Amino acid sequence: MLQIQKIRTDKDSIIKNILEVRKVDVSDQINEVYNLDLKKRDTQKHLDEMSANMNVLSSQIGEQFKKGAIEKANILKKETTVLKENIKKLRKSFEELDQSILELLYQIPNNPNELVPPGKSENDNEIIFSSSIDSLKNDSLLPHWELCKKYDLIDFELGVKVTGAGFPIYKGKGAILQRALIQFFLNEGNKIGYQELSVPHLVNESSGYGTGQLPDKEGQMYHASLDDLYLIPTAEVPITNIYRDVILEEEDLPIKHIGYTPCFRREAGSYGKDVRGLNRLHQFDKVEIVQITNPLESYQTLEDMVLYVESLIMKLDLPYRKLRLCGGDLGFTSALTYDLETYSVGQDKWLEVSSISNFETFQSNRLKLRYRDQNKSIELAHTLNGSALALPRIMASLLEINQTEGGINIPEVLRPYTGFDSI
RNA sequence: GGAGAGGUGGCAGAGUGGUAAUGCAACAGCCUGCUAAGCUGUCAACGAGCAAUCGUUGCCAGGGUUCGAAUCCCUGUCUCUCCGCCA
Repeated sequence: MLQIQKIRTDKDSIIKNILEVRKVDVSDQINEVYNLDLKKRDTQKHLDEMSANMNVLSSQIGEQFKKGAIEKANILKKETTVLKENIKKLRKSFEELDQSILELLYQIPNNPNELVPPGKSENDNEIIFSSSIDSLKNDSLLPHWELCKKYDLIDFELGVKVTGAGFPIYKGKGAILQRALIQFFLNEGNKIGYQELSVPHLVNESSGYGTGQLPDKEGQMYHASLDDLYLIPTAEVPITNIYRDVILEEEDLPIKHIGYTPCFRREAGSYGKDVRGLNRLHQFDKVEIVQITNPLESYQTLEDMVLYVESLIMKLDLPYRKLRLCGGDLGFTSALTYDLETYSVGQDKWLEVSSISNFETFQSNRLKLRYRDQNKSIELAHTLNGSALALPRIMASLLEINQTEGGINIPEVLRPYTGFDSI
């Protein structure tokens, strides 16, 4: 959620930037917020004055009662009745204004960073780097779902029986390879100072609001209605919400966490070849990295995080490309996002395996995640996160590119974790 | 699932109707041969002001009673203890 202070000072440039970059016109919402805010502050001024009066009267009444001057006290009491009524009314309209502003703010997306290329769709994303894939193309290579069947690594039909489409069952070496990847990703993160967390897979409603899944995207989350808990769509939700309503000390920053969790997504509206095999699942595993930083450092941190995730892909020896998302493809809460996509040789297709974003203060404003700087003043921190990495599509790319007549070779770095060299 | 107790500042902890004691910790300033001690101050949100500062709100949340609520009433929620169940 955007900061109201910024809307007070820069509303026109925010409107202009969101329109140019995201191609979305938010002028109505922002102007309304601006006007409601003026009204709200005016209301508060009156309300405060009246309340101050009321406090004075109340304590006078108390004094009179103590003295035993009941007559005088009763006269004062009468004075309060009108005042009380007015305070009640004014408080109500103050709260209504406050609520309206909040609801509008929830609907306004983050203001994109200047690096974000303007654009409407994924076609406008900026390709920053791409491995050369021409020499890899080969029609005789199998897509991963056929490899999974051939070597009995992942059983999609069995998952349908037990749960439904999009809940595959990993078997034997398939399950071991998956576990090896998780272990590898966690260990690499630990090496460069990310503290590992093992977090709940269900979260409460407040956490859903904190990271922005609620109120808009509840359709994307599974909901355990009996206990009113949500299955997490990403580890970002429980990890970031640890810091909801927290004031950190500046020297605590940056905070770096890494966590593995399954992720649950309803993916309502997806269909066709996009959902074939491991391309899109309702439940999948992911290792997530999260950082909370000083605002001055967040963009350097974003670059570091992207480089780190790239290094993981390189260690696995997978062809990949790096994109800077354009305004139209940029997530609602993000100010700047890089996507990393590995190449699926069996499908001749790029698969998104990581999305790394700087949210600036958009999340922390909602979370009330702040820090005390050297002048003791309290400021919003910046939050960032990224996948490092999402498992199924990595698995898909990995199986496809390492297939040979005699089997599937396991990348060198994973062998200590799998205990076998090939499938 | 049943029964009971409870939720107050960074922590501990008092406060049953008159506007949040006290202790500990941390930080800042003062004092000071040194050290220790001592003294003073230090919460958050919002608003007004160039500023010093001032006002309002906040004792789990939401409602109610009252001139006035941490305190009384209602609803919700969370935690703890015992019992039951259980990896």
